[in-house]
Amino acid sequence: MAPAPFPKRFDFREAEPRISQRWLDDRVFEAARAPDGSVRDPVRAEAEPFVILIPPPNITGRLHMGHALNDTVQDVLTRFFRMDGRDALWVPGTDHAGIATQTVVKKQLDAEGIDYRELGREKTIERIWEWRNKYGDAIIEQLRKIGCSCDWSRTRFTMDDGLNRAVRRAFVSLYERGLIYRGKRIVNWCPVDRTALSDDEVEKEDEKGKMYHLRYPLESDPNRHLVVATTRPETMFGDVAVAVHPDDDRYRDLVGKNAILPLMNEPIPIIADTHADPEKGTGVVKITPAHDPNDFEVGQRHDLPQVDVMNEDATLNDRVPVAYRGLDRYVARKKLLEQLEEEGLLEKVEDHILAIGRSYRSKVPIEFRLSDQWFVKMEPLARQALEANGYEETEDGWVRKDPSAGVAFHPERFERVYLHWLANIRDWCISRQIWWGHRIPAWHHRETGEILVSEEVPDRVQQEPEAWSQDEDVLDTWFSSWLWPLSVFGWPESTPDLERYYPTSVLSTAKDIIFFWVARMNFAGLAFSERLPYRHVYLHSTIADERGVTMSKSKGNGIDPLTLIEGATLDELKRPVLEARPSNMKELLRRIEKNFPDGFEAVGADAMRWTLVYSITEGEHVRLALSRFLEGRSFVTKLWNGAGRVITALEREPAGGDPAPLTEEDRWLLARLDSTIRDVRSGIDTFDFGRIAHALYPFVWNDFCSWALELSKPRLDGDDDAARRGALRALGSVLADTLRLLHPVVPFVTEELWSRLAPAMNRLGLWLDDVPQADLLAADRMPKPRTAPDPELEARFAILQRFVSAIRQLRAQYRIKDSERITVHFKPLHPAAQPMVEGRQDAVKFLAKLEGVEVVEGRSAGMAVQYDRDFELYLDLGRYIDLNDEVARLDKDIAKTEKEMSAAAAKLDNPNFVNKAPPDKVQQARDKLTEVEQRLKKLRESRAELAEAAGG
RNA sequence: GGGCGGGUAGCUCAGCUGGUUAGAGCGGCGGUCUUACACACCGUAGGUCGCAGGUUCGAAUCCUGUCCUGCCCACCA
Repeated sequence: MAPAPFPKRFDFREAEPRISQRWLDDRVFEAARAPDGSVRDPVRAEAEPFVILIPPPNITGRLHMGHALNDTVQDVLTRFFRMDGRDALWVPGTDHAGIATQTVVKKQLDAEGIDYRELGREKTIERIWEWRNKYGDAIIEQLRKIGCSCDWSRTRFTMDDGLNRAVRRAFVSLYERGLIYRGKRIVNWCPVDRTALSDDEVEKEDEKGKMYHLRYPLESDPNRHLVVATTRPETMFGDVAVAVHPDDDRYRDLVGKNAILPLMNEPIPIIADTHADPEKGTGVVKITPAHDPNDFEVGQRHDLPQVDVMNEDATLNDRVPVAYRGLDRYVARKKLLEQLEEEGLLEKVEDHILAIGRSYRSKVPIEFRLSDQWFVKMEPLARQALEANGYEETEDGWVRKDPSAGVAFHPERFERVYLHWLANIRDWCISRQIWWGHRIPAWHHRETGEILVSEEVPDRVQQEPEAWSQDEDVLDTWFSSWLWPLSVFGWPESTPDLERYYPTSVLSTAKDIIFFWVARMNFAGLAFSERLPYRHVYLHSTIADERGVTMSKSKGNGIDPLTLIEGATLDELKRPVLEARPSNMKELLRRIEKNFPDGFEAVGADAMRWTLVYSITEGEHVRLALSRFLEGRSFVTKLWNGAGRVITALEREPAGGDPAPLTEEDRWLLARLDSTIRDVRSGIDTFDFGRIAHALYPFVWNDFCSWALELSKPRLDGDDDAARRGALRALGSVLADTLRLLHPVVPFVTEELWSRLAPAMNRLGLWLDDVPQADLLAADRMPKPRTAPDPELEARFAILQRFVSAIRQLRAQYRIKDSERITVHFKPLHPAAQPMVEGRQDAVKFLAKLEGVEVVEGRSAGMAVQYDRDFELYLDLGRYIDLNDEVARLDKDIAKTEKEMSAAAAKLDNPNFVNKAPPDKVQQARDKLTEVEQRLKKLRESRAELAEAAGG
């Protein structure tokens, strides 16, 4: 039966879904043990587990490049270790994303004309669940599309029953240990979402603003006044004091007296506190404990009242003069300033750069607001984490005594970032005033205010339901995320999964999440399991565009992974820019129109993954442009074609007959493969993913395709059955290992090629070593180096490569077309030169398009020369070109060699070098000089001779 | 204010435990429809390694200072 034709290109659109389905059908991504502990794969069930948990993407999210990068990295690791025999498990899941999700559904309700507050808590939550059940798995689908090898049977959601249970257990446990408390504190308040935010949810950026200098008259002498500087004049209604520095002589006599709060006409004390900085502003600062975290502390120290002047939505409340009530904070500010101006109490206004905190979600400036919130006391948890990572507290702070202990960060430098945060930790506000999330398991007595905290509804509440009400707040989303490594495996139950797969192996994530999530997971691991949740943390760089600007939705400069997989029209390419409306919108649009006037043709998941991995460096950014993905596509195509050449040869080879032994070039290819295997393994071990791709690329493109494949063509196309089978055995086996090495990065195309390569190799029985252990490449093994490195073999082969290159250079130099077969004369200098060239005459003739090679003692007059360390090459140029051209070329060559020689000589002229450098380096330099001198001499001789021949 | 990353060919980056002539990919240029691949093949040009000092026989690589750039942290009223 004739084999099926080999397609010209990899049809990823057709193949990707088909292959995905095949992986699912064969359940290759499932761990060796099922969650109930039963064994699915007896061999792997005894192997060491390799476990990764996905950082659960938000259910509201769509896959962006950051996910694509992170999930590709995780897939590379998971697939690699699965193939390397480990019991690999990658647990997928999603995050309920409290505020984000509620906002999405709120918008939906708004569109329907429904006010969610009127709809009520229960109905709103129902609507959110409906939304989540309909759209919440979209991102999971996208993960499948890019080839992620997650164990989908273990998919989790942070609001699942089990995870909810874990959250309640964690809360109660910490509460009982005194690590959760409730208190009135200044929190970051988002007036749009009307909820508290943790410090980490606030983005601070310098913005242009104003500094207002306000006059506060003295009670004792209303004609005199103190000038306070503020950027938030509208909070003055909540002022309860003004403070000066205790050592500030300008104001010393006023301390203890009163100032009059303008507009309110209330006396407020003038106090001395070190918070007031004499260098800043006027040295006098207004104290507003309910609206500023520092003032709050000053207030505590001086036992001052806290006057909250705002409502939840940042409008002014009834504590302010009637005219201001209900006004938005910024409207009130304007009005207030006008009034102060009129009353002569506004001394001056200056431009001022200030850091404004904005909600990471609504982007609106946060308000500092005094309210009752729940907090986790972080210091004891941080201390535990520091100790677990080998730190001890000394007089100089925390010092790492055992660098191998605890979690290893990659790149290493993030260890210090982590340390710094832990050593300066602040308490974590965990309550949020929204509905979508894990409700706080606390009940308040309506009259006494007593608080009961319990995993389930407490008996006393059940007995007297009217007397109690459950806390209205829900927990910060991260309060469920930090339990992820435990909760996905069923904690607090003691489950087989927890026993076998916890702690996990590697956590891979973006570095901006190190505080939000990584550190807190460590805390939770130690607090609830007494173990850290993973051994390694890999932090990938952030994705930036071609200009080095971080990709983000709001900047409109992102690349949608689906564009790469499905393609995009010009309009589709422009859409994110038009939606974001950034300030450089026109420029971005112009760039797109110029580069992709006809849209962007899909390149497929493999090309995307390849480009991502190839682009990874340890730097701050991974810079990507859409065009970079075309390079990935080229690589996939190259692999496809090179593999296709071997596969088609295998498929038309009749079965039976022994292969010839390995040739020198076969052994060279195997040596190059070994070296690539070492690089890939080392890249995995050191989390240097870029290195993996950078090792594979030249191996596939140069070593395999350009040299091995080309060299073997005479054997492949010849009539010598044994030689042909020998070549097929070597090429087929190396290709198989190459596909294995590539598979973690480009799973689809390798799986597709495997499906034709493996059966053909099996049929012919040409495997160099063991037959594959699986039908699917994804379940096969990862190769190990076969032999020790052999530098001499590589050196011998390099002579052959240089020999061919030398002829190609001559051809290019003199425009001798490939169709003109030439005969070269060859004088070997290195003992291996002659056998290398003569041993594969056919191949060399094919590569260099030669008529023949003649070994000679020396050159004849009038012949062009290529000098190499290990051979000389002569060509009777007169037959092909004007000799004057060759003289000119030699002049250039001589100049270059002269430079080389003087550099080498200068080194040896330096007595310091000769005396102080290690002897082997000196000898090396001497050998080098001798070699260059001889080469130069010959160049000069042949130049003189040729010049004569040309002239005569 | 403190800390971190980066500044090497037109672009994106390797190299940086100091030692032959600083590399790759893309792009450029010239050539080739050579029977796997024009998403290819062959050849080729292009760099005072941010700047200034220092250590050394020898510095892209180590040290000091400095400039540019990106990021993180911190109580800038």
